[in-house]
Amino acid sequence: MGRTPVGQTRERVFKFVRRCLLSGQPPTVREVQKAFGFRAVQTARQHLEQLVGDGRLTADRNKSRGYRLAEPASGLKTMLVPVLGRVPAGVLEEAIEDPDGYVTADAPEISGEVFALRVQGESMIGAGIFPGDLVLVHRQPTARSGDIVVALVENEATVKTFKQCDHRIELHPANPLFAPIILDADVVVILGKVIEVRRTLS
Amino acid sequence: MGRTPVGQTRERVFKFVRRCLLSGQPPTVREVQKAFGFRAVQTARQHLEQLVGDGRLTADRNKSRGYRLAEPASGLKTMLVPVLGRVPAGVLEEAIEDPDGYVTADAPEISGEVFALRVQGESMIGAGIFPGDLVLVHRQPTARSGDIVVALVENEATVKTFKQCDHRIELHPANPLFAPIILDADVVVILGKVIEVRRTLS
DNA sequence: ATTTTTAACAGACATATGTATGGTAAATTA
DNA sequence: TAATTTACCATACATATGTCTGTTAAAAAT
Repeated sequence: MGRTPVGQTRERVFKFVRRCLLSGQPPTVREVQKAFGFRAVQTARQHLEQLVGDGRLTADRNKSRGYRLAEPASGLKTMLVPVLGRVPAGVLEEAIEDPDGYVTADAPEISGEVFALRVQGESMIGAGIFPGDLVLVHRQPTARSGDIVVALVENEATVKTFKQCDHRIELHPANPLFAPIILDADVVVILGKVIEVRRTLS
Repeated sequence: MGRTPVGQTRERVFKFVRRCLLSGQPPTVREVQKAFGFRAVQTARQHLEQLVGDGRLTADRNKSRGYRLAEPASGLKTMLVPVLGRVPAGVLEEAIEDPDGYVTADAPEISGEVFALRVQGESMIGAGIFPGDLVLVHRQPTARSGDIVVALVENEATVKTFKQCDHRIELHPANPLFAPIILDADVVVILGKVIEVRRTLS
């Protein structure tokens, strides 16, 4: 059959795979074959394997539709994050068990320790966090000064800037209309650290 | 074997499929089987088919990994969005062809045309959009007053609030230190509308 | 000019995968 | 109580799909 210049077909195969991935799911080897009119399965497979060798694709061996883009997997993992409506009595586990929904996030490999909360109130608008924003929170019991954290204050989850002075913890709003909350270190319950802020515009 | 209450296992199967879908690709029937420890493939298949019958899932017949979420339910689809470094000469196509990377997003099913840009400059801090933020942009050539858009001004992509008065278009910053840009309608190139803002915190 | 690499083909094999048929026992309904 | 539905199991089959071995000819490298 016709023979294309070196590397040219491979480039088109890559873009085809990417298109499939962008719009749903990876193709099978034979879907690639048909898309390019190859008369041999192996031709498609060779291109795919070359792309894997070049580090542009990854492959789940022996699995159908196992080819993926290598790029988003560079240290990041696509994961499902539960969106919690409210965190009332501090029982985070239960809230995570029955979330309002899920969003996908490209987070570092820090396991399933991330949840999402919708922000209420305007205490952090100075930091660009508005009411209705979704914050992705890495669950952790402690924080460092300067971190934006989600803390339980009077059984309410609040987003504030964390600051620790000796055994006193200060939760600072980013809004002059609100006052800092100053508490004893043993009293404060830190739910986690805010690692991402998302705002959807109508 | 043990027999679960009516409908309970089916619900868990649905959530399992949803999780698979959101984090990459639909499961095979046998992956469902293994995930629940069914000793028969058919058990998994029955649940899946029931879910299809209930309108909660859809199925591509005779195709591997053919089960999908019935879109009307969530209305959202998980997709990979190309992250563009720069949009120089207005040739958006080329930039999308060779992106800097990808992020996953839960975008409305309708919009196949979403890309992401990193924000430069402080002209929109009043709207909670900071330098370094990632904006997800729905590609569209027009906009309505009040929309936050990405527009090409002097071959530079800028994020501004869009306002149209007759044949004049105003691009308003959300920062008193910046002046509005007022141009003739035929001169302005709208790349798209900002549908989401993301900020990653260290 | 010779060797190596590359694009593509042909045919085949083992497994993965969707699908079908038939059966059992518990729960639900009539 | 009898009939129906539901959850689950066992086995089997056809096709889809990933993978392998071997071949050909053009292009590139030596």
